[in-house]
Amino acid sequence: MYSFTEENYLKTIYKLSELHSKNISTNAIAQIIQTKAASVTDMVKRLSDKKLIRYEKYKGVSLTEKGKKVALDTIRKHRIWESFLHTKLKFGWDEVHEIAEQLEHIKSEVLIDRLDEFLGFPTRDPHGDPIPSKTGSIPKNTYKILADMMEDEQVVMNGVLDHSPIFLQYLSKLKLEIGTVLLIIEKIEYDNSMTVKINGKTVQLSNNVTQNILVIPDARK
Amino acid sequence: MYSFTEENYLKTIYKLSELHSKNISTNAIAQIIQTKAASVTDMVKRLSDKKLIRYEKYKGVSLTEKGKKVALDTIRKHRIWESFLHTKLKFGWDEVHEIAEQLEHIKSEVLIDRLDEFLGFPTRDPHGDPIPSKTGSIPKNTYKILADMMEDEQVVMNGVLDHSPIFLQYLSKLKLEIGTVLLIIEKIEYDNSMTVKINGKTVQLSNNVTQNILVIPDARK
DNA sequence: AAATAAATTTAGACTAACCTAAAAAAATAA
DNA sequence: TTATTTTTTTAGGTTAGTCTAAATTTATTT
Ligand SMILES: [Mn+2]
Ligand SMILES: [Mn+2]
Ligand SMILES: [Mn+2]
Ligand SMILES: [Mn+2]
Repeated sequence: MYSFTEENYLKTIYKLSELHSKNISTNAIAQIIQTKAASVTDMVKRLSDKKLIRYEKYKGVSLTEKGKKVALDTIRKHRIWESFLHTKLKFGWDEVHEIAEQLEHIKSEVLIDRLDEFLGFPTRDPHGDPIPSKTGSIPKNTYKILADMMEDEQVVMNGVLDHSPIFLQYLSKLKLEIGTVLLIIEKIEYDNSMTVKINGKTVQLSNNVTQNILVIPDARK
Repeated sequence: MYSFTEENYLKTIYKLSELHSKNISTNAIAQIIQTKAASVTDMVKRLSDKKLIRYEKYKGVSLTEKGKKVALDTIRKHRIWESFLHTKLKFGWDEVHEIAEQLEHIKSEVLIDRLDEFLGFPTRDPHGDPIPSKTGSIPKNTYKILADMMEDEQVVMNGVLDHSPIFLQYLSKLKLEIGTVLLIIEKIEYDNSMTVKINGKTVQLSNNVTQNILVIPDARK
């Protein structure tokens, strides 16, 4: 139906829309797709012809319902494949994304449904991101950013904002993963770093790190 | 490394080489790839430039060692994915090929190794075809064609020559699958059809069918 | 051996997706 | 409100892979 490239553009526009709410600029897309602005202009014209996005010269783009469906479908596939790679093939959460970038473009509706069933209908991928349903509904994240939590609060890690392998590997080294319980010991005003306790061990997290960790208050506390 | 299309050409040339032993003709490739002879000529020039095949104008092509390695690697991936789809996701043997045609082009060496391990290192795919090893070695099939067997012989089905869904579905309907034991009751000279017993049930198989079934003599007999 | 048919290659075009360089529009600063 | 900078678009090319139609080579008949 849609090409590898088209799906990547739509997915990118969807993800940018989640953050910005405004129309998405040519440059923003170019940066993520790792291409030139001129190429993006080319492509958005074609996507617009196919009624997948709305495009007005110099005004950026937004997804139509049709385009949003394709984007969510691609994200669904991506996250289900990531779950498969992680839970069945034992890939680390820092390794799954790159392979899933390829697998998400396999064309077969029944395949992804069977895989979903094989995995027991997971609701979140290895990074804590929600998996869109077949019909394209996706739970809104109500997570908080670790940096915004108060001293003495106990929280559970539930996701990350930065998905880069280097960041994920760093978290693994600290034994910080989805489900890990954190107790906030101290917030250092000077550099906005944070002292937290993880499994009884005290570690210092820079602001850069705490800004990229999503948490929920710990129910057990 | 190599494109989707390049891998498909190499795989096709490999499979034709298995049958013909001679150089492979432009037309033969065109027919399988479902493209025009002119396009094949174009492509074989490029594959030749990359030292993946030997090509002489009007004389057909043959694989170099380098090309053979790529072909076998692609076939390995195809058959491992087919095994996964069949044994884990419960797809029928008539359904796996089409999806594997896409999955075989996923680029990741570690992925296919992990999948292989996850499946317990299968040696044959759902159609009875041998899975090439990582190093590209592949057992030579010593199977016989059912049509060539004698009356009163008992054999075990071990593969098919025709992989089309319609043929595979017909075999499934007859409860004929890999491992099924067949007793040859009678060979009809008139139309070369065959009366066989499958699980105690007597069925009539046309020459068209028996020419496409691979068997080995039953050890139990 | 010449004539005819079939297979293969060449020539010239097309599309998707990309590029660079230049032009035009929008945003920002003076 | 000009002037300058940044963003976006246009113009013109490139590459992989495809096509049709015509030319050429090889194979098969007569
Ligand atoms: Mn990912
Ligand atoms: Mn993810
Ligand atoms: Mn197959
Ligand atoms: Mn097979």
